[in-house]
Amino acid sequence: MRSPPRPAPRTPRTPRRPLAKKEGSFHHGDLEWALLEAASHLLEKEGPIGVGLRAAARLAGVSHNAPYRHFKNRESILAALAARGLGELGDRMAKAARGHGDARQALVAIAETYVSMASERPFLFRLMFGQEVADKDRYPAVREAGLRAYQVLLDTIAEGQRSGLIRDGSPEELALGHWAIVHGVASLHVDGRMLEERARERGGAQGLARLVSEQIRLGLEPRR
Amino acid sequence: MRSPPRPAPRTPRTPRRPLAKKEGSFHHGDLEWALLEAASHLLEKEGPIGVGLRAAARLAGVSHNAPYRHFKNRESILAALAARGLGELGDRMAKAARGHGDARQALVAIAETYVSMASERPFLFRLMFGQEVADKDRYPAVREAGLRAYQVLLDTIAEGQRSGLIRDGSPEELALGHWAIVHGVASLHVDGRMLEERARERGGAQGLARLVSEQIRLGLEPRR
DNA sequence: ACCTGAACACCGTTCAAGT
DNA sequence: ACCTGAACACCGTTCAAGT
Repeated sequence: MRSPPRPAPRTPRTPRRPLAKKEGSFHHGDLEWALLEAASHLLEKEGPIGVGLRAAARLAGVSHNAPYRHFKNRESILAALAARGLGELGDRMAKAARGHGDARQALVAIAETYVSMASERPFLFRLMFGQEVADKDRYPAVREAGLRAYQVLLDTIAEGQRSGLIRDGSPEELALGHWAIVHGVASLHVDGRMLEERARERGGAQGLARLVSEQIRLGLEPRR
Repeated sequence: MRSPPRPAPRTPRTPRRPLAKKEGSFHHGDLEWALLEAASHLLEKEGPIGVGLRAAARLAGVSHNAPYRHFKNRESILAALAARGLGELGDRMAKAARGHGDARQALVAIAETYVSMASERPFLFRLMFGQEVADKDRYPAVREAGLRAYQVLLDTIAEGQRSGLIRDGSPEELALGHWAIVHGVASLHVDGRMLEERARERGGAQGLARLVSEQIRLGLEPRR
C-alpha cells in the first residue's frame, strides 16, 4: 500500500513488534518508523543534504534498497519528516493554547511555541515550510498536519472574539495576519547571520522578538 | 520557468580580458563568470540541489574539474551566488530609497523591493539567507554585501529621524526591527503553501503584505 | 510482503599529468 | 596558471531475484 494519507503518525514506540521473528529474514518489525527515526537524526545532525535513503538505510541496518518499500523516493521521506514536524508543532500549539484561559495570552504562548520550535530545530523548521519538498500539496499528511496547526490558531482567535478580547473582523484574516508575523519572526532565527549577529548582542532570540513587538506596537511614527 | 537557457548574455563586467589569448588552450577568458552564470541558471531552474560543480562545468563547456581553479568547493560557488544576490538586493534597495525624498515612503519602497526580490527569485532569496551556505562569516563577500544592504536601511532611518518623520531611538534598533518585519513578510512568499494558498484568494503577495500591515497597525486589541 | 545484490547514471573531491 | 582524464567514495533509482 503506497497511499500516503496514513503514515502511522501516532505510534511513538509501539512494543507490538514480533520478537519471535529472529529466524526470519526481517530485521525490523517497523522499518518505516526506524527509517524515519534515522532520517530525523540525520536531519538534525547534517541538515537536509545529509538525509538520504541510503544513509537512513545504513543507520537502520538494512540494505540500501529496503527504504523503497516504504518511501517512493527521497522527497517522500522528507515529506514524512515535514508532516511529523508539523504534527508536533500543532500538538505544542494546542497544548500552549490550553494552558491559558485568556485568548490574548494564549496567542502569545502559541507564538512562543512556534518560535521555540524554529529555534530548537532549524533544519526541521526549514523542511516544514521550505522548498526542499517541492509540491507539498501532493502529500496529504503534510497538508493535513499544517491545517490542523492552523486550526489551533483560528480557534484561539475565534474564542478571543467571543470573549471580547480580540477585535471584530474575519477570523481567517486575523489568523492569517497573525501567523504571518509569527512566522516572520521565527524565520529570523533560522535565517542568516546579518540580523542575528546584531540581535545576539541585544539578548538573542527573546531580544529580537521583543524588538519586533516594540516595532509593531509603536510603528515608525513620531510620538505626538 | 521564465528564463530561457541563454549561453552567453551581455557582460556587465569590466572588458579588460586579454584578447591575445586566442591560440591558448583556454576555453574562456572569464571562466569564473561563466560558471557563476551557469550556476545562477541552474539555481533558477532546478533549485539549490541542481547547482553542482559538475553541472555548471558542463553548461560552461569545460571539464568537470575546471571549476576547482575558481571555487574551492561546492559551497563556495553557492556563497558566490549568495553574495551576488545580496549585492543586487542592496543595489535595488539603494535605488528604491533614492527615488523617494520622504524617508517613510523610502522605507515602504525598500520593503517592496525586498519582497519583490524574494517573490521573483525564491531560490536565490533562500540561498542568500538560508543554511545552504553553512557558515557565511567565512565568506567576506557575502558578509560585506549583506552589510551594505543593511546600511541602506540604516541610512534611510537616520535620515528620517533627522527630518522628524521617524521617531527617536537607536537607529540600529529601529533598522533591525524594521528589517525583521520586512524579512518576515518576504519569507512568507518563499515558504510553504498553507499561508500562501489562503493569501492568494485575497490578492496574492500584495494582499498578504497589506494584511500584515493592517495587523501591525491595528494590533489585536478591540477598538474602543 | 519484505528484503537483497548488481547495475546505471549521476555527484564532490583528489591526484597526476598535460600545455 | 589553467585545463584535462582517471579514480574514489558516495548518491538516487531500477531491476531481477531470493525468502
